[in-house]
Parts: sequence; structure tokens; C-alpha cells
Amino acid sequence: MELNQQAEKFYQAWGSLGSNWGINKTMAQIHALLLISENALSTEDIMEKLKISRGNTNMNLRALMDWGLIQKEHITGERREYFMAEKDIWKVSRLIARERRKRELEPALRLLEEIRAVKDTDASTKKFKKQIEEVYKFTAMVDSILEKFIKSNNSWMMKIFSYIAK
Amino acid sequence: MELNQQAEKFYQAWGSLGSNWGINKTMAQIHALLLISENALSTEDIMEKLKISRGNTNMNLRALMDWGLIQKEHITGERREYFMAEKDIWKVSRLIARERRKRELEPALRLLEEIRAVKDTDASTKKFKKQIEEVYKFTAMVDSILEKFIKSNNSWMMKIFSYIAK
DNA sequence: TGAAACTTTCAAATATTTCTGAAACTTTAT
DNA sequence: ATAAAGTTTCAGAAATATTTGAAAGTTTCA
Repeated sequence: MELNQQAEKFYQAWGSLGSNWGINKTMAQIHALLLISENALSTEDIMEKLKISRGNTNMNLRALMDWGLIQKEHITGERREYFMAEKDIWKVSRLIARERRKRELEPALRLLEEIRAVKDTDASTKKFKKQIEEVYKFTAMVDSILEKFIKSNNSWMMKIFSYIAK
Repeated sequence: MELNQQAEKFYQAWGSLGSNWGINKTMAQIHALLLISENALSTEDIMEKLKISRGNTNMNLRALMDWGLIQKEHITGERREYFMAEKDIWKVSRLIARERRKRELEPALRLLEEIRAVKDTDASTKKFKKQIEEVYKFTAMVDSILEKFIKSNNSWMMKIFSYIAK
């Protein structure tokens, strides 16, 4: 089997998997393509390999830059912009964790804080309040762990992972 | 503010948050509703509180049962079926982790295993193979940690979390 | 047995998300 | 200044996902 075939299989499949992850197909495909590409690619290169429109390519490149997963690279003598992905998978995982924390966890935490802040002495709400408090405490804990994880480096992560695995 | 108002705010908002989590709005709302409800609720109760159709309610109750997040409860003398949620948030987190591992991680792992299994001595594929191997190793590690987490109990989780937090 | 009470299914309608492509905009080189 | 090269935007089109509601199916009990 050729490299191209295997590579194509990888980024095509990674795209469909992305959907399960709540990341859109094109975004996941472009990321996969750049992750295994040795050199930086231009918008044109990406459009051609993935057979997608310019607008779609541009939108998703921008999203990937927002996530910090790819960067622009200016090649001297070339006017066109090239893009390359962060290749260290540990670092990639921290960038993804950061973004998902922001999108998935922080808004939930804000809602829970708002609800628990309401003073209420009515006996009938006791159990409700208690359950909200449990959910809040758990969410806050996960949030603080994610924060620590995001700010850490590869060796801290490895240390933690081997502690958990033992 | 009344209990009902606060409760409603909680399950309505939790529904929109669910979308960020890749869980559909109704499923998240029903789960939130049952999570803070003291007693088991019938399909009718849920339809009424959330203003949704019978079909939608039924589908999402079934999905929640598949995830293991809710259970049927038969009330003696009552023909109608009632539903109640698992209330322990630690256990809930393990159930969610189990399902997301199955949906999000396992398929990725299978793809990576398939690609790395292909024998290829061509020099030009070296870097590609190396990168796939890195991604695979990382994914496999996350998978094994999730497995451990899913099979654990509350006190193991607390122990790990305080180790990480320190 | 049969009819009332309740649950499940699924095709069609609705809503949401993603993608396209052409036009507008920006940058660079002469 | 201007034209070529490249980038961004965004309204409408296409694709996906969710929801409805009515019909079919199941269970219970008199």
C-alpha cells in the first residue's frame, strides 16, 4: 500500500470520527491532514486534497488557529500563506482540553454558581439545593483538574498518568 | 424565588449546555429534570414539564437507559412506568465516561491500530508511521486510564483527584 | 376475549449545522 | 496608482439531526 493511500485513509476516517467528538468533519480532516503532513500546506493544497471549497477551508483553518492547533508559516520568497500543525500529541491534547473546558465546562459552572447563590430557606427546596451543590462541587473539581492539566507539561502528565495506571 | 422556577432554570439551561457536550438537547433536559426530581416521573409528567412530544420523550428516555443514567421504576398499584435517575454524581460521571469512551475513543483506536499494522519499509513513510505511532500510543494510554476510571469507585476517584490537585 | 391504558415506532416536517462560490476586501510588487 | 495574487466574508444551498404525531404494538384486567 502506498503512503498516500494510508494517509488519505487516516485523514478521511479521522474526519468522520471528529463528528463524534463534537468537532466538525472538515475541521477534523484538515487537522488530521496537517498532523501527518511533513511540510506546511497552502489553502490550495488543502482544498485540492480534501475536495472542499475555499470558504469552507478558510473558515476551518481559522477555527483551528483559534484552538491553537495550527499556525501560519511564511515561506520566504512565497507570497502565499502556509499552515502547519502542532505535532506533539501531548501538547495537542492540552490545547484541546483548554478549548473543551472553555466551551463545555465553564458555562455549566457558571449556571451552577448562579443557582446555588440564590438564598432559600424553604424546606421543600432542601433536597434540590443539596443535589445542585453535589453537582457543583463535582464540576468545580473537574474544572480545577483540567486547569492544572492544561498548564502542565509533558513530564507532569506522564507522572500523573503512570500514577493512575499503577 | 420559587423552587419550580429555579428547577426549571436548571433543566432548561442544562439542555442548551448539553449541545456543547454532543448530547442532544432533549436528552440533556430529561436527564437534568430527573436528576433534581425527588420522585420518579412518568412519560406524561416529562412531556408536560418539558413541552415535548411523546415520541421525542420516549426516544430520549430509551437513550438515557442505554447510557445507564436512568432506570424504570414500577410503582405498585400503578400501571404506568416511572423513571428515576442515578443521583450520585460520581457514578453518573463514570457512566458518561463509559459511553464516551465507547463512542469517541474506541473507534479512533481501531483506526490507528489498522494503519500501524500495515507493514511498510519505504523510507518516505517513516515520518508518517512515526507520527501515527505517537498518536496511537497516546490514544491507547488515555483509553486505559478511562477504563480504570470507569471500573473504579468513588473513593479511588477521590484519591486520584487529590493526588492530581496537590 | 376485548377494550382500555399505555408504549413504541417511524415517515414526514422542522430546525440546525455545514458548505459552497462568488463578490468584496487586502496585500504586494512594479 | 494599479493590477495581480491572495484572503475573507456571507447569503443561500445542501446536508444532518431532531422532533412531531399518528398508527401500530403491547400489556393488563374485567
